Amino acid sequence: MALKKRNLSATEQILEALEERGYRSTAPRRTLAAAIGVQKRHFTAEGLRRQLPPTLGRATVYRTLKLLVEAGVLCRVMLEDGDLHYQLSHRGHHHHLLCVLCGSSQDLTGCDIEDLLAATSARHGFELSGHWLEVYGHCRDCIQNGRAAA
Amino acid sequence: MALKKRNLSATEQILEALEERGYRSTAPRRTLAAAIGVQKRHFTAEGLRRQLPPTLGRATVYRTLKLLVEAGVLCRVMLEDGDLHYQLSHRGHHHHLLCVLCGSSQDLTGCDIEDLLAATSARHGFELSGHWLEVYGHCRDCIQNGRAAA
DNA sequence: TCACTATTAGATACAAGGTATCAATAACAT
DNA sequence: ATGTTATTGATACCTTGTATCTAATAGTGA
Ligand SMILES: [Mn+2]
Ligand SMILES: [Mn+2]
Ligand SMILES: [Zn+2]
Ligand SMILES: [Zn+2]
Repeated sequence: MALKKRNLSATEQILEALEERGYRSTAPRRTLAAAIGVQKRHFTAEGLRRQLPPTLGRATVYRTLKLLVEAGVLCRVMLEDGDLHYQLSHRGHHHHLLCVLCGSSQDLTGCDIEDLLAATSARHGFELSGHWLEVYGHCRDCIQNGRAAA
Repeated sequence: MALKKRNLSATEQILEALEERGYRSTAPRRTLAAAIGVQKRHFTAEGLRRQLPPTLGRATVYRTLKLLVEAGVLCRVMLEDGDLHYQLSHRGHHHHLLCVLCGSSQDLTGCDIEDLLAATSARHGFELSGHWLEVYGHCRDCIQNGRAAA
């Protein structure tokens, strides 16, 4: 669903997602979409704000980020230190491999963790309704470049 | 490791864990240990503070909680709404099944998620160093008592 | 094109949750 | 008992938001 239309830029796709949901196209939202579309990795609300004209209200930044998460355009990424970041989401529900050395993230695929959790929960008499998972470590790049050396 | 000595009360075990690590035994810490030992479920820093004499400084509460997490006596529990709670930890690293209806939590056991994650990460060329997982749903009690009905 | 109305924006104040600083106090090893 | 060091609590401060409100504006349809 989100970001499926590969012929559109990230910025355009963000705006389209808002439009599809009946939100109005405003100058602040266009500015935000452009700023988000340009991010090369996950970012914080305040970090994003620093790249925006200071005339753009703080509340608007937070409001729009929440909107975009609800719309499935952005996903939240919890860093190991508790910092909440955002990044473009390509899928519905999924998880991340977060490199603690370079800060990169990749989506965790080919992992049937949902099934494992469902089965294990059931064994506890527990009916699963949701979960939260982040995985931290060293990415291939950092390992090869020796950044992971002790 | 933490809370293994079953002949001691939770409060005593908390104090002993601090002593073992070379921390001084102070009146504020004894008060805190007693208050924590009495908790029946996970609690927040501010919730705990409300049960404490107001003379006990706020900074002391946060400092001590951090200390106890580092000592492995407490574990952090992230609720679905982002609230950070604490609870006594009986094992090293483990995860929780959190009931979103009654707020109870049980430790997730019999789950080889660590292995699954390690294997999946490796397939991504990723060297796993840590992870964070919380599982939300309805507990057996709530299901049986019909609290889970739509 | 123009007005009408519900959304939206930005200012501002507020709040939760947590940390930095620091002088005063208390533990505890000797 | 004394001296050193860890610890405390007060205070100020910070980050990350949210509530509230008025002004502005997008989108609707006449
Ligand atoms: Mn992702
Ligand atoms: Mn636990
Ligand atoms: Zn890396
Ligand atoms: Zn329950």
